[in-house]
Amino acid sequence: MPELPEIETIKRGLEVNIQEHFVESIWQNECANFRLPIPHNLLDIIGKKIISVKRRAKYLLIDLDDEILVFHLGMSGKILLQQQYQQKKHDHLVIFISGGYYLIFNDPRRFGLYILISSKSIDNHMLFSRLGKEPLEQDFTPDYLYLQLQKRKIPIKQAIMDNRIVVGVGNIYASESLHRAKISPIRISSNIGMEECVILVKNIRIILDEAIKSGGSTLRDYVKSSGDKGYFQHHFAVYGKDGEICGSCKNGAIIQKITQAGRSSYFCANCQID
DNA sequence: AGACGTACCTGACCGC
DNA sequence: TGCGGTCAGGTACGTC
Repeated sequence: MPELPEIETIKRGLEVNIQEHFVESIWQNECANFRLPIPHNLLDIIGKKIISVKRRAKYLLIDLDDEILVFHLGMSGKILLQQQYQQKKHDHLVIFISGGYYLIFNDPRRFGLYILISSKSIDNHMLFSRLGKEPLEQDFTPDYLYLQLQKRKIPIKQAIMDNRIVVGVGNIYASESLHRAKISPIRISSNIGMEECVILVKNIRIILDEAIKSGGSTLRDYVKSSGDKGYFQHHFAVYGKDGEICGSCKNGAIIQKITQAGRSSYFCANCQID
């Protein structure tokens, strides 16, 4: 489920509802193994105030002043905010928050994680220290992207999904951005020109912004809708549309599906030039 | 150092 | 209805 736009939507939904509220109690499934071990000192945050809710890459950060509760949703994770609670399969963590909210972390495949780290050490933490630029920040520039691409001989699709270069561009939005930029996913990174970097940076931003706006339309109902609407309703131009006619082409070219680095890529060989 | 393959897991879906 | 096979939006690590 979760690419950057969905994490951003969850972040905004939580911000509106639980910022300035207090952690009242916690239930934790002790048995589950995640990418990283679950924190065993989590009860320490009971009584603490939620200062703010942030996002870095696809990580959701709940700032408790001296400590930060970090979530990653992997492939199948969900964060729900509800006003009543009934246990569901694969619920791993439930935090009861003042004002009558239940913050629920549910992840069937357990590719995600949640950890507690000290605010001071977050930038040096293994999860964060090597992350590249935020795609929606000003310092994700064409110059920066060009410099990074020059160093690599991997296909451009893999490059924009590499979180050491730019974070938050997952499999869906990699295909969508390249289609919008009219660049073939199989192009070798070091062959991408500066002008194409200008177009690509612009289109990555546009695609992510649009997706956030579409997620944002359900934001008002975040508590009720559990945050999982609005995202898959989003209209994609190529993702999952192999065999269909490309909407950008004038000559009825067909969208193709190929595999790159074990992941599906969707593109139009007519308007995305090799 | 860089590129590639693989591992981690469950659930949904398809064809038989 | 059930079974086996395949695929899924992420990330890190081992190996060459």
